Amino acid sequence: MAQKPSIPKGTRDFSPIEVTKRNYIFNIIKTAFQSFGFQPIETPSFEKSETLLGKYGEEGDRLIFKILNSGEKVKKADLQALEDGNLARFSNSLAEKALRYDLTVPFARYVVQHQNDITFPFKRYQIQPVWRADRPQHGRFQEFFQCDADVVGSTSLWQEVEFVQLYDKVFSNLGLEGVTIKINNRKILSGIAEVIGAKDKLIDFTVALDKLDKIGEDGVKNEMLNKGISAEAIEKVQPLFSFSGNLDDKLDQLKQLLSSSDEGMEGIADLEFVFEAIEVLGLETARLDLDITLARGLNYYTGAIYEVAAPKGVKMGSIGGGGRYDDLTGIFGLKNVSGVGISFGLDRIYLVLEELGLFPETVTDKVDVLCINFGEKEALASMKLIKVLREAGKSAELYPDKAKPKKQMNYANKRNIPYVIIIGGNELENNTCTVKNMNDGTQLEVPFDEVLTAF
RNA sequence: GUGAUUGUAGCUCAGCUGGUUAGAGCGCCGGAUUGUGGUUCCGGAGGUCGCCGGUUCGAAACCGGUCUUUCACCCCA
Repeated sequence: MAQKPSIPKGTRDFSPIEVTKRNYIFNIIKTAFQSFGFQPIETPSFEKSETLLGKYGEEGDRLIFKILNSGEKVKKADLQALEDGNLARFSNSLAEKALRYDLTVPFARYVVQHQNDITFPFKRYQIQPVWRADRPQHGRFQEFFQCDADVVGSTSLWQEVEFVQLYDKVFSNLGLEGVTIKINNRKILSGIAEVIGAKDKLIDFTVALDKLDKIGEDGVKNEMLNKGISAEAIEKVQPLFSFSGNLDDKLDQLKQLLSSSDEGMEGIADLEFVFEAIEVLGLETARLDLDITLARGLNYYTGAIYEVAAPKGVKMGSIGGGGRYDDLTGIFGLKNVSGVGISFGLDRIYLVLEELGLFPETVTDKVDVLCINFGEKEALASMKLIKVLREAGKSAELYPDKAKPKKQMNYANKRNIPYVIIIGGNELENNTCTVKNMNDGTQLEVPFDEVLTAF
Protein backbone atom coordinates (compact mmCIF):
# COMPACT_ATOMS: atom_id res chain seq x y z
CA MET A 1 0.00 0.00 0.00
CA ALA A 2 2.99 2.14 0.57
CA GLN A 3 3.74 3.67 -2.80
CA LYS A 4 0.32 3.18 -4.31
CA PRO A 5 -1.24 6.31 -5.70
CA SER A 6 -4.29 7.68 -3.96
CA ILE A 7 -6.92 10.39 -4.24
CA PRO A 8 -7.53 13.34 -1.88
CA LYS A 9 -9.79 12.92 1.11
CA GLY A 10 -13.48 13.33 0.52
CA THR A 11 -13.22 12.31 -3.14
CA ARG A 12 -14.07 9.01 -4.79
CA ASP A 13 -13.44 6.91 -7.86
CA PHE A 14 -16.49 5.27 -9.40
CA SER A 15 -16.40 1.73 -10.79
CA PRO A 16 -18.45 0.71 -13.85
CA ILE A 17 -21.32 -0.59 -11.74
CA GLU A 18 -21.29 2.53 -9.57
CA VAL A 19 -21.40 4.82 -12.57
CA THR A 20 -24.27 2.78 -13.97
CA LYS A 21 -26.22 3.08 -10.74
CA ARG A 22 -25.52 6.79 -10.50
CA ASN A 23 -26.73 7.27 -14.05
CA TYR A 24 -29.91 5.46 -13.12
CA ILE A 25 -30.59 8.12 -10.46
CA PHE A 26 -29.52 10.96 -12.75
CA ASN A 27 -31.92 9.79 -15.42
CA ILE A 28 -34.90 9.64 -13.10
CA ILE A 29 -34.19 13.12 -11.74
CA LYS A 30 -33.54 14.56 -15.19
CA THR A 31 -36.70 13.04 -16.61
CA ALA A 32 -38.77 14.50 -13.77
CA PHE A 33 -37.16 17.92 -14.18
CA GLN A 34 -37.97 17.94 -17.84
CA SER A 35 -41.54 16.79 -17.37
CA PHE A 36 -42.02 19.71 -14.98
CA GLY A 37 -40.80 22.10 -17.68
CA PHE A 38 -37.26 22.83 -16.56
CA GLN A 39 -34.46 23.46 -19.04
CA PRO A 40 -30.83 22.48 -18.53
CA ILE A 41 -27.90 24.86 -18.17
CA GLU A 42 -24.31 24.36 -17.09
CA THR A 43 -21.88 26.79 -15.52
CA PRO A 44 -18.09 26.63 -15.02
CA SER A 45 -16.56 24.57 -12.25
CA PHE A 46 -14.93 27.68 -10.89
CA GLU A 47 -16.09 31.26 -10.60
CA LYS A 48 -14.40 34.49 -9.66
CA SER A 49 -13.89 34.53 -5.90
CA GLU A 50 -15.94 37.69 -5.54
CA THR A 51 -18.95 35.91 -7.06
CA LEU A 52 -18.97 33.28 -4.32
CA LEU A 53 -17.48 34.89 -1.23
CA GLY A 54 -19.90 36.38 1.25
CA LYS A 55 -22.91 34.52 -0.09
CA TYR A 56 -22.90 31.64 2.35
CA GLY A 57 -22.02 33.36 5.58
CA GLU A 58 -18.73 33.29 7.38
CA GLU A 59 -18.87 29.53 7.84
CA GLY A 60 -19.52 29.02 4.15
CA ASP A 61 -16.61 31.21 3.09
CA ARG A 62 -14.29 29.02 5.08
CA LEU A 63 -15.47 25.95 3.15
CA ILE A 64 -14.95 27.41 -0.31
CA PHE A 65 -12.00 25.91 -2.18
CA LYS A 66 -9.85 28.72 -3.50
CA ILE A 67 -7.67 28.39 -6.55
CA LEU A 68 -4.15 29.68 -6.11
CA ASN A 69 -3.17 32.43 -8.53
CA SER A 70 -0.73 31.25 -11.14
CA GLY A 71 2.30 32.90 -12.77
CA GLU A 72 2.92 36.58 -12.19
CA LYS A 73 -0.31 36.91 -10.26
CA VAL A 74 1.23 35.40 -7.15
CA LYS A 75 2.80 38.81 -6.69
CA LYS A 76 -0.61 40.13 -5.71
CA ALA A 77 -0.27 38.40 -2.36
CA ASP A 78 -1.14 40.80 0.45
CA LEU A 79 1.86 40.25 2.71
CA GLN A 80 0.75 43.03 5.00
CA ALA A 81 -2.43 41.11 5.76
CA LEU A 82 -0.32 38.05 6.58
CA GLU A 83 1.78 40.07 8.98
CA ASP A 84 -1.31 41.53 10.57
CA GLY A 85 -2.64 38.03 11.10
CA ASN A 86 -5.59 38.61 8.81
CA LEU A 87 -5.48 35.16 7.23
CA ALA A 88 -8.81 35.41 5.42
CA ARG A 89 -7.73 38.58 3.66
CA PHE A 90 -4.31 37.12 2.91
CA SER A 91 -5.71 33.93 1.37
CA ASN A 92 -8.19 35.93 -0.70
CA SER A 93 -5.36 38.00 -2.10
CA LEU A 94 -3.71 34.77 -3.27
CA ALA A 95 -6.76 33.51 -5.08
CA GLU A 96 -8.94 35.27 -7.61
CA LYS A 97 -10.89 32.15 -8.49
CA ALA A 98 -12.75 29.55 -6.44
CA LEU A 99 -14.54 26.25 -7.03
CA ARG A 100 -18.30 26.53 -6.92
CA TYR A 101 -19.83 25.74 -3.55
CA ASP A 102 -23.37 25.12 -4.77
CA LEU A 103 -25.40 25.64 -7.93
CA THR A 104 -27.73 28.35 -6.71
CA VAL A 105 -25.33 31.26 -6.51
CA PRO A 106 -23.73 30.54 -9.90
CA PHE A 107 -27.27 30.34 -11.26
CA ALA A 108 -28.10 33.76 -9.84
CA ARG A 109 -24.96 35.08 -11.49
CA TYR A 110 -26.04 33.45 -14.75
CA VAL A 111 -29.47 35.02 -14.61
CA VAL A 112 -28.10 38.50 -14.03
CA GLN A 113 -25.41 38.14 -16.67
CA HIS A 114 -27.81 36.85 -19.32
CA GLN A 115 -30.92 38.72 -18.21
CA ASN A 116 -31.54 40.16 -21.67
CA ASP A 117 -31.56 36.74 -23.32
CA ILE A 118 -33.75 35.05 -20.75
CA THR A 119 -37.51 34.80 -20.96
CA PHE A 120 -39.03 35.07 -17.50
CA PRO A 121 -40.18 33.19 -15.59
CA PHE A 122 -37.10 31.10 -16.20
CA LYS A 123 -37.13 27.47 -15.10
CA ARG A 124 -33.76 25.81 -15.21
CA TYR A 125 -32.19 22.62 -13.94
CA GLN A 126 -28.54 21.94 -13.42
CA ILE A 127 -26.73 18.73 -12.54
CA GLN A 128 -23.07 19.27 -11.76
CA PRO A 129 -20.48 18.60 -9.06
CA VAL A 130 -19.79 21.11 -6.30
CA TRP A 131 -16.87 21.30 -3.87
CA ARG A 132 -16.65 22.02 -0.19
CA ALA A 133 -13.54 22.03 2.00
CA ASP A 134 -15.50 20.25 4.70
CA ARG A 135 -14.25 17.50 6.92
CA PRO A 136 -15.55 14.28 5.36
CA GLN A 137 -17.88 11.91 7.17
CA HIS A 138 -20.34 9.26 6.12
CA GLY A 139 -22.42 10.76 3.31
CA ARG A 140 -20.34 13.88 3.37
CA PHE A 141 -17.74 14.55 0.72
CA GLN A 142 -15.50 17.31 -0.57
CA GLU A 143 -16.70 16.69 -4.11
CA PHE A 144 -20.32 15.75 -4.69
CA PHE A 145 -23.14 16.23 -7.14
CA GLN A 146 -26.11 18.49 -6.73
CA CYS A 147 -29.19 18.28 -8.91
CA ASP A 148 -30.96 21.64 -8.78
CA ALA A 149 -34.20 22.95 -10.20
CA ASP A 150 -35.04 26.64 -9.78
CA VAL A 151 -37.56 29.13 -11.06
CA VAL A 152 -36.78 32.82 -11.16
CA GLY A 153 -39.07 35.68 -12.04
CA SER A 154 -42.25 34.50 -10.38
CA THR A 155 -43.51 35.10 -6.88
CA SER A 156 -46.41 32.72 -7.36
CA LEU A 157 -46.91 30.22 -4.59
CA TRP A 158 -47.81 27.63 -7.22
CA GLN A 159 -44.08 27.23 -7.67
CA GLU A 160 -43.79 26.20 -4.03
CA VAL A 161 -46.55 23.68 -4.64
CA GLU A 162 -44.84 22.32 -7.74
CA PHE A 163 -41.57 21.75 -5.95
CA VAL A 164 -43.31 19.63 -3.35
CA GLN A 165 -44.77 17.60 -6.19
CA LEU A 166 -41.39 17.38 -7.87
CA TYR A 167 -39.76 15.98 -4.74
CA ASP A 168 -42.57 13.47 -4.43
CA LYS A 169 -42.29 12.46 -8.08
CA VAL A 170 -38.56 11.85 -8.00
CA PHE A 171 -38.48 9.86 -4.77
CA SER A 172 -41.52 7.85 -5.82
CA ASN A 173 -39.91 6.98 -9.14
CA LEU A 174 -36.76 5.94 -7.33
CA GLY A 175 -38.84 3.56 -5.23
CA LEU A 176 -37.73 5.39 -2.10
CA GLU A 177 -40.90 5.40 -0.04
CA GLY A 178 -41.43 7.13 3.27
CA VAL A 179 -39.41 10.29 2.74
CA THR A 180 -40.58 13.35 4.63
CA ILE A 181 -40.64 16.70 2.90
CA LYS A 182 -40.27 19.18 5.71
CA ILE A 183 -41.41 22.68 4.99
CA ASN A 184 -41.24 25.92 6.90
CA ASN A 185 -41.19 29.59 6.09
CA ARG A 186 -38.55 32.14 6.88
CA LYS A 187 -41.23 34.79 7.41
CA ILE A 188 -42.58 32.77 10.31
CA LEU A 189 -39.16 32.50 11.91
CA SER A 190 -38.62 36.17 11.30
CA GLY A 191 -42.05 36.93 12.79
CA ILE A 192 -41.26 34.96 15.91
CA ALA A 193 -38.01 36.83 16.36
CA GLU A 194 -39.95 40.08 15.92
CA VAL A 195 -42.61 39.16 18.45
CA ILE A 196 -40.07 38.29 21.11
CA GLY A 197 -38.03 41.39 20.37
CA ALA A 198 -34.95 39.59 19.10
CA LYS A 199 -35.10 40.58 15.48
CA ASP A 200 -31.41 41.36 15.37
CA LYS A 201 -30.68 37.85 16.58
CA LEU A 202 -32.70 36.12 13.85
CA ILE A 203 -29.85 33.93 12.61
CA ASP A 204 -28.72 32.87 16.07
CA PHE A 205 -32.31 32.24 17.03
CA THR A 206 -33.07 30.03 14.03
CA VAL A 207 -29.80 28.11 14.23
CA ALA A 208 -30.52 27.27 17.85
CA LEU A 209 -34.12 26.34 17.16
CA ASP A 210 -33.00 24.10 14.29
CA LYS A 211 -31.25 21.86 16.81
CA LEU A 212 -34.37 21.09 18.85
CA ASP A 213 -34.63 17.40 17.95
CA LYS A 214 -30.90 17.00 18.51
CA ILE A 215 -30.13 18.75 21.77
CA GLY A 216 -33.61 19.05 23.23
CA GLU A 217 -35.58 21.93 24.68
CA ASP A 218 -33.12 22.78 27.42
CA GLY A 219 -30.19 22.64 25.03
CA VAL A 220 -31.89 25.06 22.68
CA LYS A 221 -32.75 27.45 25.48
CA ASN A 222 -29.19 27.37 26.76
CA GLU A 223 -27.79 28.10 23.34
CA MET A 224 -30.21 31.02 22.93
CA LEU A 225 -29.17 32.43 26.27
CA ASN A 226 -25.52 32.07 25.31
CA LYS A 227 -26.19 33.96 22.11
CA GLY A 228 -27.62 36.88 24.09
CA ILE A 229 -31.32 36.25 23.70
CA SER A 230 -33.08 37.28 26.88
CA ALA A 231 -34.80 34.83 29.19
CA GLU A 232 -38.13 36.56 28.89
CA ALA A 233 -37.92 36.48 25.12
CA ILE A 234 -37.39 32.74 25.32
CA GLU A 235 -40.34 32.51 27.68
CA LYS A 236 -42.54 33.96 24.96
CA VAL A 237 -41.68 31.24 22.47
CA GLN A 238 -42.45 28.50 24.96
CA PRO A 239 -45.40 27.36 22.82
CA LEU A 240 -42.92 26.34 20.11
CA PHE A 241 -41.46 23.67 22.34
CA SER A 242 -44.79 22.09 23.06
CA PHE A 243 -45.87 22.34 19.47
CA SER A 244 -48.23 19.49 18.74
CA GLY A 245 -51.43 18.25 17.22
CA ASN A 246 -52.37 18.05 13.58
CA LEU A 247 -51.59 20.63 10.99
CA ASP A 248 -54.55 22.87 11.74
CA ASP A 249 -53.73 22.84 15.44
CA LYS A 250 -50.17 23.79 14.71
CA LEU A 251 -51.24 26.63 12.46
CA ASP A 252 -53.71 27.88 15.05
CA GLN A 253 -51.04 27.95 17.72
CA LEU A 254 -48.76 29.81 15.37
CA LYS A 255 -51.42 32.36 14.50
CA GLN A 256 -51.94 33.06 18.16
CA LEU A 257 -48.25 33.51 18.75
CA LEU A 258 -47.73 35.70 15.71
CA SER A 259 -50.91 37.75 15.69
CA SER A 260 -48.96 40.96 16.15
CA SER A 261 -46.51 40.31 13.32
CA ASP A 262 -47.59 41.05 9.77
CA GLU A 263 -44.62 39.19 8.38
CA GLY A 264 -45.32 36.17 10.53
CA MET A 265 -48.98 36.05 9.51
CA GLU A 266 -47.92 36.29 5.87
CA GLY A 267 -45.67 33.29 6.33
CA ILE A 268 -48.55 31.33 7.82
CA ALA A 269 -50.79 32.25 4.90
CA ASP A 270 -48.10 31.09 2.46
CA LEU A 271 -47.84 27.75 4.20
CA GLU A 272 -51.60 27.31 4.31
CA PHE A 273 -51.78 27.87 0.59
CA VAL A 274 -49.23 25.15 -0.11
CA PHE A 275 -50.80 22.68 2.30
CA GLU A 276 -54.28 23.22 0.94
CA ALA A 277 -53.13 22.77 -2.64
CA ILE A 278 -51.21 19.59 -1.83
CA GLU A 279 -54.20 18.33 0.12
CA VAL A 280 -56.28 18.52 -3.05
CA LEU A 281 -53.60 17.39 -5.49
CA GLY A 282 -52.27 14.55 -3.38
CA LEU A 283 -48.82 12.98 -3.15
CA GLU A 284 -47.68 9.54 -4.30
CA THR A 285 -45.39 8.30 -1.56
CA ALA A 286 -43.87 11.28 0.25
CA ARG A 287 -45.27 13.02 3.29
CA LEU A 288 -45.42 16.78 3.65
CA ASP A 289 -44.79 18.01 7.15
CA LEU A 290 -44.67 21.41 8.78
CA ASP A 291 -41.46 21.61 10.77
CA ILE A 292 -41.30 24.89 12.60
CA THR A 293 -37.74 24.20 13.72
CA LEU A 294 -36.47 23.86 10.18
CA ALA A 295 -34.16 26.81 9.59
CA ARG A 296 -31.33 26.00 7.16
CA GLY A 297 -28.20 28.01 7.51
CA LEU A 298 -28.11 29.56 4.09
CA ASN A 299 -29.24 33.04 4.90
CA TYR A 300 -30.35 34.07 1.44
CA TYR A 301 -33.66 32.28 1.96
CA THR A 302 -36.61 34.58 2.57
CA GLY A 303 -39.78 32.54 2.13
CA ALA A 304 -40.48 28.83 1.99
CA ILE A 305 -37.74 26.48 3.16
CA TYR A 306 -37.62 22.79 2.25
CA GLU A 307 -35.64 19.91 3.50
CA VAL A 308 -36.08 16.23 2.71
CA ALA A 309 -35.39 13.56 5.31
CA ALA A 310 -34.62 9.96 4.35
CA PRO A 311 -37.09 7.29 5.49
CA LYS A 312 -37.01 6.52 9.20
CA GLY A 313 -34.29 4.08 10.19
CA VAL A 314 -31.79 5.29 7.63
CA LYS A 315 -28.95 7.17 9.21
CA MET A 316 -28.38 9.97 6.77
CA GLY A 317 -28.52 13.73 6.84
CA SER A 318 -30.95 15.50 4.58
CA ILE A 319 -31.08 14.22 1.01
CA GLY A 320 -32.48 17.40 -0.44
CA GLY A 321 -33.14 21.01 0.42
CA GLY A 322 -34.20 24.32 -0.98
CA GLY A 323 -36.35 27.35 -0.59
CA ARG A 324 -37.36 30.77 -1.83
CA TYR A 325 -34.91 33.62 -2.07
CA ASP A 326 -36.32 37.01 -2.94
CA ASP A 327 -33.15 38.91 -3.56
CA LEU A 328 -30.38 36.60 -4.60
CA THR A 329 -29.93 38.32 -7.95
CA GLY A 330 -29.97 41.65 -6.13
CA ILE A 331 -26.46 40.88 -4.91
CA PHE A 332 -25.41 40.94 -8.55
CA GLY A 333 -27.36 44.05 -9.37
CA LEU A 334 -30.71 42.79 -10.62
CA LYS A 335 -33.53 43.79 -8.30
CA ASN A 336 -37.02 42.39 -7.91
CA VAL A 337 -36.42 38.94 -9.26
CA SER A 338 -37.68 36.34 -6.86
CA GLY A 339 -36.42 32.80 -7.11
CA VAL A 340 -37.32 29.49 -5.60
CA GLY A 341 -35.63 26.15 -6.03
CA ILE A 342 -34.74 22.77 -4.66
CA SER A 343 -31.73 20.51 -4.71
CA PHE A 344 -31.25 16.75 -4.66
CA GLY A 345 -28.15 15.30 -3.02
CA LEU A 346 -27.25 12.60 -5.50
CA ASP A 347 -24.48 11.03 -3.49
CA ARG A 348 -26.58 10.65 -0.38
CA ILE A 349 -29.55 9.33 -2.33
CA TYR A 350 -27.18 6.72 -3.76
CA LEU A 351 -26.10 5.63 -0.30
CA VAL A 352 -29.71 5.42 0.89
CA LEU A 353 -30.83 3.37 -2.14
CA GLU A 354 -27.85 1.08 -1.64
CA GLU A 355 -28.56 0.62 2.04
CA LEU A 356 -32.20 -0.23 1.38
CA GLY A 357 -31.40 -2.40 -1.65
CA LEU A 358 -33.60 -0.34 -3.93
CA PHE A 359 -31.55 -0.42 -7.11
CA PRO A 360 -33.45 -2.49 -9.68
CA GLU A 361 -31.63 -5.62 -10.83
CA THR A 362 -31.86 -4.42 -14.39
CA VAL A 363 -29.49 -1.60 -13.51
CA THR A 364 -26.29 -3.20 -14.77
CA ASP A 365 -23.75 -2.64 -17.44
CA LYS A 366 -24.50 -6.06 -18.86
CA VAL A 367 -23.34 -7.36 -22.23
CA ASP A 368 -25.84 -9.77 -23.80
CA VAL A 369 -23.58 -12.04 -25.83
CA LEU A 370 -19.95 -13.12 -25.83
CA CYS A 371 -18.43 -14.95 -28.79
CA ILE A 372 -15.73 -17.44 -28.01
CA ASN A 373 -12.55 -16.94 -30.01
CA PHE A 374 -11.11 -20.10 -31.59
CA GLY A 375 -8.74 -18.48 -34.06
CA GLU A 376 -8.65 -16.22 -37.10
CA LYS A 377 -11.26 -17.88 -39.34
CA GLU A 378 -13.65 -18.59 -36.53
CA ALA A 379 -13.27 -15.07 -35.17
CA LEU A 380 -14.11 -13.57 -38.53
CA ALA A 381 -17.29 -15.64 -38.69
CA SER A 382 -18.08 -14.54 -35.15
CA MET A 383 -17.63 -10.91 -36.09
CA LYS A 384 -20.21 -11.34 -38.87
CA LEU A 385 -22.62 -12.71 -36.31
CA ILE A 386 -21.85 -9.92 -33.87
CA LYS A 387 -22.70 -7.38 -36.56
CA VAL A 388 -26.11 -9.00 -36.99
CA LEU A 389 -26.69 -9.13 -33.25
CA ARG A 390 -25.75 -5.50 -32.72
CA GLU A 391 -28.07 -4.42 -35.51
CA ALA A 392 -30.80 -6.36 -33.76
CA GLY A 393 -30.21 -4.26 -30.65
CA LYS A 394 -28.17 -6.74 -28.64
CA SER A 395 -24.84 -5.80 -27.12
CA ALA A 396 -22.26 -8.35 -28.20
CA GLU A 397 -18.52 -8.75 -28.13
CA LEU A 398 -15.81 -11.12 -29.26
CA TYR A 399 -13.27 -12.38 -26.78
CA PRO A 400 -10.26 -10.62 -28.27
CA ASP A 401 -7.66 -13.35 -27.83
CA LYS A 402 -7.55 -16.99 -28.79
CA ALA A 403 -7.46 -18.33 -25.27
CA LYS A 404 -8.61 -21.58 -23.76
CA PRO A 405 -12.38 -21.93 -23.95
CA LYS A 406 -12.41 -22.44 -20.21
CA LYS A 407 -10.82 -19.10 -19.65
CA GLN A 408 -13.21 -17.41 -22.07
CA MET A 409 -16.24 -19.01 -20.47
CA ASN A 410 -14.98 -17.91 -17.13
CA TYR A 411 -14.73 -14.35 -18.38
CA ALA A 412 -18.37 -14.50 -19.56
CA ASN A 413 -19.36 -15.86 -16.21
CA LYS A 414 -17.64 -13.14 -14.23
CA ARG A 415 -19.06 -10.40 -16.34
CA ASN A 416 -22.49 -11.89 -15.97
CA ILE A 417 -22.98 -12.31 -19.69
CA PRO A 418 -26.09 -14.46 -20.16
CA TYR A 419 -25.30 -15.95 -23.59
CA VAL A 420 -22.14 -17.34 -25.15
CA ILE A 421 -21.86 -18.15 -28.84
CA ILE A 422 -19.42 -20.81 -29.92
CA ILE A 423 -18.14 -20.94 -33.46
CA GLY A 424 -15.37 -23.50 -33.77
CA GLY A 425 -14.21 -25.84 -36.50
CA ASN A 426 -17.39 -27.95 -36.40
CA GLU A 427 -19.72 -25.00 -36.64
CA LEU A 428 -17.69 -23.47 -39.46
CA GLU A 429 -18.02 -26.69 -41.43
CA ASN A 430 -21.77 -26.98 -40.81
CA ASN A 431 -22.38 -23.27 -41.28
CA THR A 432 -23.94 -23.10 -37.82
CA CYS A 433 -23.26 -21.59 -34.43
CA THR A 434 -23.78 -22.92 -30.95
CA VAL A 435 -25.64 -20.68 -28.52
CA LYS A 436 -25.13 -21.46 -24.88
CA ASN A 437 -27.37 -20.15 -22.14
CA MET A 438 -25.11 -19.45 -19.19
CA ASN A 439 -27.89 -19.45 -16.65
CA ASP A 440 -29.14 -23.01 -17.14
CA GLY A 441 -26.20 -24.42 -19.09
CA THR A 442 -28.27 -25.56 -22.07
CA GLN A 443 -26.96 -25.09 -25.56
CA LEU A 444 -28.45 -25.06 -28.99
CA GLU A 445 -26.85 -25.42 -32.42
CA VAL A 446 -28.64 -23.26 -34.99
CA PRO A 447 -27.94 -22.38 -38.62
CA PHE A 448 -25.70 -19.39 -38.92
CA ASP A 449 -28.39 -17.23 -40.52
CA GLU A 450 -30.96 -18.00 -37.89
CA VAL A 451 -28.94 -17.00 -34.85
CA LEU A 452 -31.58 -14.56 -33.64
CA THR A 453 -34.08 -17.39 -33.20
CA ALA A 454 -31.98 -18.80 -30.40
CA PHE A 455 -32.75 -15.98 -27.98
C1' G B 1 -11.90 24.95 12.35
C1' U B 2 -12.27 21.70 17.63
C1' G B 3 -12.02 16.77 20.06
C1' A B 4 -11.74 11.61 19.25
C1' U B 5 -11.07 7.24 15.97
C1' U B 6 -9.12 3.92 12.02
C1' G B 7 -5.10 1.96 8.72
C1' U B 8 -1.83 -5.54 8.41
C1' A B 9 -2.34 -9.65 1.08
C1' G B 10 -7.12 -7.61 -4.21
C1' C B 11 -11.38 -7.94 -0.09
C1' U B 12 -12.97 -9.00 5.22
C1' C B 13 -10.10 -9.48 9.31
C1' A B 14 -6.53 -12.44 13.18
C1' G B 15 -1.68 -11.34 15.19
C1' C B 16 -0.81 -12.36 23.29
C1' U B 17 2.49 -7.79 28.38
C1' G B 18 7.59 -5.48 22.11
C1' G B 19 11.09 -11.47 20.72
C1' U B 20 12.95 -16.07 14.91
C1' U B 21 11.04 -16.88 8.20
C1' A B 22 3.50 -11.90 9.69
C1' G B 23 -1.46 -15.71 9.39
C1' A B 24 -6.80 -17.26 8.00
C1' G B 25 -11.15 -17.12 4.94
C1' C B 26 -12.68 -15.34 0.39
C1' G B 27 -10.70 -13.72 -4.29
C1' C B 28 -6.70 -14.24 -8.03
C1' C B 29 -3.32 -17.42 -11.21
C1' G B 30 -2.05 -22.52 -12.82
C1' G B 31 -3.20 -27.85 -13.10
C1' A B 32 -6.76 -32.21 -12.84
C1' U B 33 -10.39 -31.24 -17.83
C1' U B 34 -5.44 -28.63 -24.81
C1' G B 35 -14.23 -27.35 -27.72
C1' U B 36 -17.31 -25.52 -22.49
C1' G B 37 -18.06 -21.38 -16.99
C1' G B 38 -20.54 -21.34 -11.97
C1' U B 39 -19.22 -27.36 -7.98
C1' U B 40 -14.93 -30.35 -6.27
C1' C B 41 -9.66 -31.66 -5.62
C1' C B 42 -4.34 -30.26 -5.99
C1' G B 43 -0.63 -26.52 -6.44
C1' G B 44 1.07 -21.31 -6.71
C1' A B 45 1.68 -16.08 -6.57
C1' G B 46 0.82 -11.87 -3.62
C1' G B 47 2.54 -7.76 2.31
C1' U B 48 9.27 -2.93 3.44
C1' C B 49 2.13 -4.16 8.71
C1' G B 50 -0.48 3.83 5.58
C1' C B 51 3.98 7.15 5.37
C1' C B 52 8.28 9.68 7.96
C1' G B 53 11.03 9.94 12.26
C1' G B 54 12.16 8.41 17.45
C1' U B 55 12.76 4.84 21.84
C1' U B 56 15.01 -0.24 22.05
C1' C B 57 19.85 -5.43 21.52
C1' G B 58 15.12 -6.08 18.88
C1' A B 59 8.95 -2.51 16.70
C1' A B 60 3.20 -4.59 12.92
C1' A B 61 2.93 -3.71 18.36
C1' C B 62 5.54 1.80 22.36
C1' C B 63 6.19 7.49 21.40
C1' G B 64 5.93 11.97 17.99
C1' G B 65 4.53 13.94 13.32
C1' U B 66 1.82 13.35 8.77
C1' C B 67 -1.88 11.34 5.44
C1' U B 68 -6.40 8.55 5.29
C1' U B 69 -11.18 6.47 7.39
C1' U B 70 -15.10 6.85 10.64
C1' C B 71 -17.59 9.59 14.74
C1' A B 72 -19.18 13.85 17.83
C1' C B 73 -19.14 19.27 17.42
C1' C B 74 -19.38 23.38 13.61
C1' C B 75 -21.90 23.47 9.32
C1' C B 76 -24.34 21.02 5.58
C1' A B 77 -26.27 17.59 0.18
